[in-house]
Amino acid sequence: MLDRTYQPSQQESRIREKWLAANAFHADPVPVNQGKARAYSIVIPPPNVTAALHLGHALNNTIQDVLIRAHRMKGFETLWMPGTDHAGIATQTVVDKRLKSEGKKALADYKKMEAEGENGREQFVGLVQAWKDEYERAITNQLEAMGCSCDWERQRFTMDETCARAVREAFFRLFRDGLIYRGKRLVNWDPVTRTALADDEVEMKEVDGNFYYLRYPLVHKGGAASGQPVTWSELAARGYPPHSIPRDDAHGDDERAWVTVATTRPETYLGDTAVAINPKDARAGALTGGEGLFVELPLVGRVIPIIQDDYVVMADPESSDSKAKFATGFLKVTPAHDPNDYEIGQRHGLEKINVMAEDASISDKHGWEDVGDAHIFVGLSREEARKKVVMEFKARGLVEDVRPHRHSVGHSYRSHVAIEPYLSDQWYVKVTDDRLRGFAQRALASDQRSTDTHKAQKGVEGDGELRFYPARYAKTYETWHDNLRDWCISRQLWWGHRVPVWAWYPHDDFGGAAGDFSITEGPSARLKKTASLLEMLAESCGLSGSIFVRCDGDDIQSRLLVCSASERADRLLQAIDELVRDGDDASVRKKYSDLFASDKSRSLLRQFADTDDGTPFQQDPDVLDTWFSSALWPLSTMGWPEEGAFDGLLEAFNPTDVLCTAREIITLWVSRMVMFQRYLTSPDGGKTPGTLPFGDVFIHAMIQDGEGRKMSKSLGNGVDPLDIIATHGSDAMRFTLCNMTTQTQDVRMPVERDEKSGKNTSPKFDIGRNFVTKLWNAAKFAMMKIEDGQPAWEASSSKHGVTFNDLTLPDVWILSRCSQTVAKVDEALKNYEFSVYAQAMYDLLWRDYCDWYLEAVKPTVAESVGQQSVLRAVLDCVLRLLHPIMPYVTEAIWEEFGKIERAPIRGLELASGGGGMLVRAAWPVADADLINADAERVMARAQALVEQIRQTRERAGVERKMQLSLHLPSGIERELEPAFGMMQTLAGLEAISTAAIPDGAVRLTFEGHELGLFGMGDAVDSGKEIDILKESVAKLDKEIVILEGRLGNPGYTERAPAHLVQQTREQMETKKSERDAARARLIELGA
RNA sequence: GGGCGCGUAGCUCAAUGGCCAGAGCAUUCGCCUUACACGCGAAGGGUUCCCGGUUCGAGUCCGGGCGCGCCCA
Repeated sequence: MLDRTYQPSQQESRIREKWLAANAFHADPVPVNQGKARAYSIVIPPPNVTAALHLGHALNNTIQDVLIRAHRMKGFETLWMPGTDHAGIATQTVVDKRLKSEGKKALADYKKMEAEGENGREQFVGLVQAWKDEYERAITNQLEAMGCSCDWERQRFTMDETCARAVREAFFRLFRDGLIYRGKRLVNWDPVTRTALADDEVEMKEVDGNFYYLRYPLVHKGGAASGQPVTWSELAARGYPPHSIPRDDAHGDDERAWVTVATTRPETYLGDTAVAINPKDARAGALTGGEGLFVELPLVGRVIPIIQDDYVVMADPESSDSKAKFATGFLKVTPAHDPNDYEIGQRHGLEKINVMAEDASISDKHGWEDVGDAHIFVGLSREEARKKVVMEFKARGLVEDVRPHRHSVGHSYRSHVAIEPYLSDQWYVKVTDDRLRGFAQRALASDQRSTDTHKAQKGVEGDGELRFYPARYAKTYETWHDNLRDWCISRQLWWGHRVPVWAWYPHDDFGGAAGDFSITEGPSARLKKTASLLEMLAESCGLSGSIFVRCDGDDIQSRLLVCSASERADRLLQAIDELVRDGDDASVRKKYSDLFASDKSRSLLRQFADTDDGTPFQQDPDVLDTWFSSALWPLSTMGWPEEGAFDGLLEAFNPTDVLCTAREIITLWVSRMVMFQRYLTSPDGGKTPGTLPFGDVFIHAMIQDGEGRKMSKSLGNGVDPLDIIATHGSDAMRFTLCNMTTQTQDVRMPVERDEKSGKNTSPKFDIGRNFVTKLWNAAKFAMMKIEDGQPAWEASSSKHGVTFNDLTLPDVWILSRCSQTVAKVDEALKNYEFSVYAQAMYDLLWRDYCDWYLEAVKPTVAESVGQQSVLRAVLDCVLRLLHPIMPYVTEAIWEEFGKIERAPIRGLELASGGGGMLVRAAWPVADADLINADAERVMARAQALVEQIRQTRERAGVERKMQLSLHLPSGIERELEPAFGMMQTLAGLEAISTAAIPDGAVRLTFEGHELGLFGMGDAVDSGKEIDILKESVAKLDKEIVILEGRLGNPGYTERAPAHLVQQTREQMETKKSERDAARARLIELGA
C-alpha cells in the first residue's frame, strides 16, 4: 500500500541510495567489446567549476538522463560519462575576486611572489584547486539530486591525470605535424586579466564614442626638400583636385597642407606607421605618385608614408553605410593596435610599433622607441591618453571635427573591459588546415549540407555521418567553418594545462641569451646541431617518440622549441636543464639514473655538457585555452591515447551516440571536438580522417527569464535546480523541463521569488508536481482496486494471458491507446522530441487512464479478472515509459506495485529483470495488434456523447447525483452498446433505452439524431432549453453555410482528395439534421 | 552589415497545406465525488503581427514590411 501522498523529499535520497548500491549506473565495456551487448553512450558537456549549476544545466542534463535511462531499459550497455571543466580564465578570475573580497592575498600578490622566486604560482594554483574541489562537489550533488544516472565511478575532470595525458599527447601530435605553431600576432588582449583571448571569448558591445577628425601635416622625405612641409599650392601643382583644397581665409596657398584621418581611437596614432588611401580616390595620385609624400605625426615626429590600399573606404557623406558616411578617405594605419591595420601592414611591409604595456597604458618600454615629444602620454591609461591626444591636437589646430558615433567594440567576456588588439607571441592551432577544418566539414550529413563544396567521401568512416537536431543548426556549423581563423590557444594564466614546450636559446653574438620568450635576433647554425644532439639523446633514453624538436629559426626568432609528450620526457629536459645550470654531468647522471641507463645516453649527455652554449631549457609559462582540453573530452575521459584503458572503455563507447548542448556552443565546441577526434584517430597519420566523437548533436533551447533575458548571476534571475527540487521535487522539475523542450530555440521561464525562503522559483513547475501527484494517486487507486478484489485469476486465465474475450470496450481501448503511446514515445526519443514524449505520457496517464479508464472500470474491476490484468498492465507500462523522465516517483511506486501479480496481457511485453528495480527493468514492447481502431472509434463517439450529456446536465442545472435515463435510436444503440457501462458510470445514467422519448425529457442532438434525457423533474427549465436550442441553431446555420460554400466550389470538389470531399458532405448532412432536430424541438416547445 | 530563428488565447507553448486553430496555467461557475482540491465537471477567452501573392484550400508555402531574440563580422 502506498502512502497517502508522495513526498519527494522523503523518497528521493533513499531511492538514489538503492540505485547506487545496486551499481545500476555502471557501464561495463567488456560485453560490448565481446560483441555481446550494444553500446549507448553520452559524455556530459562538462560544467565549469566556476559556479553551481542553474536551470539551463538542469535542462541539459535532464535530456541526457532521459536518453540514457531509456536506452538502459532498452537493453543497451549504457554509459553516461560525468565530469567537470576547469574553465581556466573564469575560475582564476572568480578565485582572485573572492580572495580580494575576503581581504586575503590575491593574484597580484602571488604574481609578485612568483617574480621573487617564492613559488607564488604553485600556491595560487593550490587555492584554485581548493575552489575546484568545492564546486565540483556542489555540482555533483546537484546532478545526483536531479537523479542523473551518471557512471559516477568514472567521473573525470579536464585537469585530472587521465585528461592531462590526452592533452599532452594531442598537443604533441599536433605540434609534431606542424598544426601547432608559435607566432607573433595581434591577439585579443584583456588588459585586466592580462591574457590573450580567443575570438569566441570576445563579446561585441555597442558603445557611444566619437569619430575624431585629425589633421596630419604633409611633408617631403628624401631629396633636397626632405623634412620640408608641403604647401597647398604645391599640392595643387601635383594635380591634387582643387575642390579638395580648403579655400578660406585661414588657409592660404602657402599654408602647410594636411590630410585628415577619421578615427575612433586617437591615442593609437602614437603607433601609426602609414596613412592609407584607396587607389581609386582622386587624391591618391597627387599624394603617392612620383616622389611620394609623407605625413609627420604631431609630437612624435615620426614621418610615415602614404600608401594605396583597396581596403580604405572612400568618403561618401550621402552613403547609408556609416563607414563611408564618416570616412575622410584617409586611414591611419596602426598595425600593432588594429586587426585590419595589421593586415594592411602585412601587405605593405609596414613597421609594427607597439605603444602599450600589458595593462594597455601608454608605454615606451614595449617596442616604441621614437617617442619624441609624445613622452607626455607615457604612463597614461588608454582613456586618459585619448583625452590628452585630442587636447594636444586641438591646441595645435589639428582637430577638424568631433562627431558622435555609436559603434560596437569587443569586450572581454570575463573582465568586461574593452579588448585591446595587442601584438604578442602566442600559440596557435592551424585549424584552417584541411586535416582539421576539412575533416570537420566533410563530416556533415549530406542531407544537411547546403552546398556540395564539402562533399563527404563515400566509404570514409565518419564522413557524412554527423547530424544536427534540429537540422537548421547544420548551417551554423557550415558557416563557422567557412569563416574559421587559426585558433589562439595560449593564455597568460596559471590555471590550466601548461604548454608542454621548452625553449632553448643559443648564446649568440648579439648580446647574450634571452631569458624569456621575447624575440632574439639572428638565426644560428648551432640550433641544428643542438637539435640533433637532443634527438639522439632522447632516442638513447628510449624517448624517441616522446620528444619532438623544432628549430624555430625564422628571420626574427631563433631558438629550439622542444615538445614533450610525457612526464618521463619532461624529466629528460629537467636533467639537461640542471646540467646546463651546473655543468656537472656526473651528478645529473646519478640523479636521473633511470633515464641514463645506456652507455650511449651517458656519452651523449657528456657531449651535451661539453658543447653547452645556450640557455637552460625553459618551459613556456603559458597555459592552454580551456577549450583545448574540452575538445578532447570524448577521447580523454575514456583513456585515450592508451589502448585498452579502463577495460577497453574507449573501444566500447567511443564514438558516442549523441552530444546534447545549447546552441551557443555549436560553433566552437562541436567543431573542435570533431576536428580533434577525426585528426587524432586518423588511421594513417592524418591522410584520411578518423572517427567522429558523436553521431548526433542535439541542440536544445536556452532558458530565459520571464522577460526574455538570459539567466545570469548579475541579474539575479538565475534559478538553482536544488530550489526547484526542494519546492516541487526532482521529478516535477524534470517533467516540466522535458515538456517545454520543443524545437524552439528559446523558452521563457517566469521567475518568482518565494517570499518565505527568498529563493527563486517558477510556477511553471507546478504542472510537473501536479502530474507526479496524479501518477501517485492513480497508482494508489489501481493497487487498491486490485488488492480489494479477490478474483480467482490464476484459475480463470490461461497461461497465455488475458484474451480479448475477457475484456470490455474500455479495456480494449486503453490497451490500444497504450500501444500507440509506446510507438509514439519510441519515435519521439529517436527524434529527440522531448515535449512530444512528455505530452504523450501526460495524455495517456491523465486524459485516458485516469479521466476515462479508471472511472469506467470503478464499478466492475473488483470482480473482473480481465480488468485487473489490464489495469495492472497499463500502469506497469506507464511506469516504465515514464521512468526516464520521472525516475524517483516511478521507482517508488514500482517498489510496491512490482509485488502485485496479475495475468499478463498478450501483445504487451513487460519483461521483468533488473533485480526488481525499475531502473533496470525492460522497456515495454507493444504489439501493433493491440491498436484497435474500431474500439477507439466507438470509444471516441461514446466519450463525445458523455460530454454532451454532462453539458446538458450542467446547463439544465441538474444535480450531479441525480440519475437520468437516456433515450436513443436503435441504430446508435447497436453501435455504442459496448460502451454503455462506461457511459452510465460517467454520465450519471441509470438506464439507456431505445424507447420513445417521454414527455418532459430534455432533448439533445447527437450525430444528427435526437436523443432524450429523462428524469430531471423540476430541474428542467424550458426557457433555458429554448435559449440553448436557439443558440445552437444559429451556430449550426453558420457552419452549414461554410460547408455549403466549400461544396459549391467546383475547384474543391474536383481537386481536393475524395475522402475529404466525402467527409465534408457527411458533415453537412449531420449538421443539417442536427439543426432540423433542434428546430423541431423549438416548435414543440412553442418557441 | 551577414546568418539563424521567433511573433498564435491574459501567460507559457502546440498544431505532416485539409475536420470547428489546441494544451497547461490564469479567469468564471458548480462540486470536499471513498485515488487525487497539486483534484473533478463545465464555461468564457483568437483580426494566428501587418500587407500582398501561390492554392480548391494558408497559422503553415512565397514576396515585402513591422517588432523581437541569438550568433557571426
